[in-house]
Amino acid sequence: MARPRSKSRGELIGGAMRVFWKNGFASTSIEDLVSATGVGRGAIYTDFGGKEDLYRHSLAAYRAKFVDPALALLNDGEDGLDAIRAYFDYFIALHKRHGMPGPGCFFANAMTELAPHDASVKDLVNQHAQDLRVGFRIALKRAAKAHSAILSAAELEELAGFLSTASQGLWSYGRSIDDIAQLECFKKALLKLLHLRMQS
Amino acid sequence: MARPRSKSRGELIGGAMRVFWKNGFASTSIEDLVSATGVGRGAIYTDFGGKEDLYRHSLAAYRAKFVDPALALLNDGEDGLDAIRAYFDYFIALHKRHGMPGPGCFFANAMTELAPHDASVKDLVNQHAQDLRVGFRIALKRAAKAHSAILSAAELEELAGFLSTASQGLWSYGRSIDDIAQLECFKKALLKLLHLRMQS
DNA sequence: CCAGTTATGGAACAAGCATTCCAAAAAGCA
DNA sequence: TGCTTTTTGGAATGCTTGTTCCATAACTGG
Repeated sequence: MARPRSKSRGELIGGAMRVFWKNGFASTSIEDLVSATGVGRGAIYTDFGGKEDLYRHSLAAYRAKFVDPALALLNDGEDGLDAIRAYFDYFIALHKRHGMPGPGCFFANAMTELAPHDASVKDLVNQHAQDLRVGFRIALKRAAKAHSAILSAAELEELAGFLSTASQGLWSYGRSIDDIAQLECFKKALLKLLHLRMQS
Repeated sequence: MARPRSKSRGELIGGAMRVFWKNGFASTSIEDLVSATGVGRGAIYTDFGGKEDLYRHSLAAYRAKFVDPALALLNDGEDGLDAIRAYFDYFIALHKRHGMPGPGCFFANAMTELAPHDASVKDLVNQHAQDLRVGFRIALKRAAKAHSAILSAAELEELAGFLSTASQGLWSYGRSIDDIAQLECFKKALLKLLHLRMQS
């Protein structure tokens, strides 16, 4: 053994993730990755299969670092509507920290840029969409219980899919607007509608 | 006068629009545009300022050809909820014709790819979002009247913004899924919620 | 302190890119 | 038919890209 890495594999992925997330795949050059991570050009090819492979690892890292905590919020607390509110607050806070226009959701970005042309990215993106759908379904179920509302399994699934898709639109939207209040407005409108559904 | 164009300026923009819409800006090369439109390499630089300028013209052409008819649907009919349903049916039919995964919405794609880095694209995208918001607001107002529901101006605006953002999520989603039924499912869930709001 | 091993990062490479240029072709006009 | 005007599309340009290579540097085990 000799010459340990100056930057660990995790640091490389983490740095790459931030650049890919913000700028997308095609607009990010190897040079951008090198200067953003401080890692050597060679490491991208000795540790990974190249640019595409690093991108896929970045998506996985994003899920672990940002999505999983958000999904955990959906499972927390007694009233599912509060959990859903917490989920949106989590990502809105992320955008507030970053400054607007924000980075959006890495998966939503991949959905528009790469999923139509890269099968493995498409699978990762659809897996994320399903994870989100499951999270919302569980939260909605708790919400129905807390508000004594009657929701069939089919209605639950339908509503969960709706929430998953609509929230992707919110994060896309966050990439082009300057005012974070519009994100809050979306959250408010959505929760009003859900509250109404739970009371009917 | 001599040598009329083999392809008109409109044909050039129309062909370019389809390629940019499907593949995005960075992944579309001049060669792709040339082979897709059948137009000469030079025409892109004599008739337009280059690739970026042609992209902006493509966005405008997309609005004229696909968005304006959809916005007209939002203004049509007595019950605004039917108009909103017609709007979604219009774009779902577009995806059905194209085959899944679909092309999504050109503006939604531009929102994630270019808006954060190109100010003029950002303006075009935000203008589109506002057009959509206005369209939904007008439809919602008619819906409230038809269902004798009471909605304040603020609530109307809030709901219109929500619809505009959520629908962008739907078209993004259309780029990564194989089953068109999920688009229908979203529409169904959304209209159920709106119907509920109009009855309260 | 030396030998062995492995990461390093600048140079090199071929391919692809957007853009420019221009000789030739094609059409209108007289 | 000839002259002018304008488009045309291939060649050329200079730059950037993703990827490979390798002499060097740096660390470890003995």
